[in-house]
Amino acid sequence: MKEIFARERGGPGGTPPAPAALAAKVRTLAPSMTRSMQRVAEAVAGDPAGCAALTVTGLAELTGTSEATVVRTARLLGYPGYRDLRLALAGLAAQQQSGRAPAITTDIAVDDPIADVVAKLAYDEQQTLADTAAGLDTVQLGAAVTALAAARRTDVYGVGASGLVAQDLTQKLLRIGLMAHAHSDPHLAVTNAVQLRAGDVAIAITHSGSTGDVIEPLRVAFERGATTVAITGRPDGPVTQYADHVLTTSTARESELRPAAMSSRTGQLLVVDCLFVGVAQRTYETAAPALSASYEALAHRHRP
Amino acid sequence: MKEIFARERGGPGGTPPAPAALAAKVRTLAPSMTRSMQRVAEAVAGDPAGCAALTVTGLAELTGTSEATVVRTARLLGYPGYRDLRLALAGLAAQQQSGRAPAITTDIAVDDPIADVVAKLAYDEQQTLADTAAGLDTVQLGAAVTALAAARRTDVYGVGASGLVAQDLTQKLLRIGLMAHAHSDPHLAVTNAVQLRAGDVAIAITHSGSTGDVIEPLRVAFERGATTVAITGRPDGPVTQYADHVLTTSTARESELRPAAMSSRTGQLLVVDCLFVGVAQRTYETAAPALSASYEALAHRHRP
DNA sequence: CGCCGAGCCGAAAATATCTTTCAGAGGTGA
DNA sequence: TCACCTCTGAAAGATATTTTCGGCTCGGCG
Repeated sequence: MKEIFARERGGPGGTPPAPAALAAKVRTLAPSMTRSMQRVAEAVAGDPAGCAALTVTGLAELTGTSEATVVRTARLLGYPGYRDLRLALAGLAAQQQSGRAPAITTDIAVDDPIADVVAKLAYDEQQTLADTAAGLDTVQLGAAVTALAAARRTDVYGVGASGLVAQDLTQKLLRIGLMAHAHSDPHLAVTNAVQLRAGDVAIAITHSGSTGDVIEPLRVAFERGATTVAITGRPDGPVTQYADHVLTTSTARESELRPAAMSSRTGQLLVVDCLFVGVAQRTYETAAPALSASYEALAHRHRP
Repeated sequence: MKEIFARERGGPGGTPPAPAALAAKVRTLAPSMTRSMQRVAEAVAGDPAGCAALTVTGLAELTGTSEATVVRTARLLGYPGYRDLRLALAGLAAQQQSGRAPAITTDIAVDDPIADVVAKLAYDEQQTLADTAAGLDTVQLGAAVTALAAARRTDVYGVGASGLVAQDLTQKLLRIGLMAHAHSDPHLAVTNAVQLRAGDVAIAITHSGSTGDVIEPLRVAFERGATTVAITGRPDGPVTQYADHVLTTSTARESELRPAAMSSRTGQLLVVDCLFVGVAQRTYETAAPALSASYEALAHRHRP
């Protein structure tokens, strides 16, 4: 009966539902709509996200029409029923949402809402990761890994924020059975560096590349014949004088509310992870059991 | 009931539905799901578009479960019911459709060349950042920032890899003039927690959400009336019982060569950075001079 | 001016879909 | 082995969507 009417009006030749071209479709079909249907279509095109949250009854009330009219409108727009129109609406809303750039390219301001802070920080750290990965010299990295895997002993130097990265690397290396120590006390670092000899590895971590407290022990290790590695954001800095292998981290732009330590840490950690995985690959026979053993050992420390 | 102790649950229930953070949410909550719910979650995460086209009954049949289970899963993921999950699914599908590649990487293998290791690690950490940012509850975050900015004293608990994150947070807070301490010794942590009182803040960092050594001091702080915060990958874990505010980090999939500690750290650090910047914003008058002062103080430690 | 038909509209019934309840299955620890 | 506890799905119950149906308006025509 009337379904014939509905179906043949359903767009040119039984068109499948439209994803993003909904607003256009509304305009195209508006002339062939009745007054109340136009009200519904207008509401839908004007606020997809809002309408997606409404039930048939809700949308009918909002537009001052009835459920039947809403369903008829959905049909006219090419959907089997309101349910499907609603899904399309949700998709459209999501697209619009993600489409507009939340201005994450600017610096963090004092009055930024907390959500923007999250977005900007996440974006910047992602950027740092991408840049660091792109700029990392895999030859140098491979050489460092080889040295580490064969080392009798490994010392890692870092102070401040880099000190935590040094500890992170040390924790990981210890977990796969390597002899590693982190030093954030410059004096102890130097006195320990004296013990190093050929075949040992010394790693200095400094973003600025010019942290004396870290350079000094690396120099000592270098002179003692140990293999030396520098993880730094400044490959032209003083630290590289005494480094057999230089691993460069990306320097993200910094600002008042985002100190250099914050972004440099992200890149350093990526490098450290790469070193760890690389070594774990080379020493897989011993590393794999060691890893699972350390996992088991911790199990009982977790509550049910 | 253990709810007696919990002032407010930050876990599944208070959180509003997430549009793009769905895949992350599935990973985060998967461990706390029952077998059949995992099947549903898997189907949903694997083919959002396909599932969005299905009714409750359809999805139940597809996954070989019942309608009740599907609804339960939707609830666990943070939606009021299946209807809303379906809408979110449609949105996600639309985003994927218009947006970028589905982004599936393989695990790191023992024989991967070093360049692949770098690329995969960088990609995974980027993913973790994006997921964590998308899944972070800004309301909880804002509340935590407010508490921190006004705190008389702040204690941070973390052991293992999380201990380094705790230290990172502490370093930052100290730098803008807040009284913050990191504790990785469980005994000292508890004895210090006893000192806390209303207006103080205690933060527990644990990926598993069930690290007794960290939960214990948080419980003490909670009972002493301090404002408690949990940074965890398991919002359903025991630690959240004693947390006024729960900040969830995303859980990337782990593998033999990529222990959970590695990816969790990335998300935790992002949360910590957000806390820091948030507090720095609130206390800008004092934070800004403090930051530049600490910068100046370090200058002479850098070689020319 | 009043009647008539055509199409529009919404109330309410009919149907589909989603949600809740409840009791059995399956596993777990004592 | 038994009690207990959780998970699970079938079916009842509640909502939402679709269809039906009759009233309504509006314009044309006698």
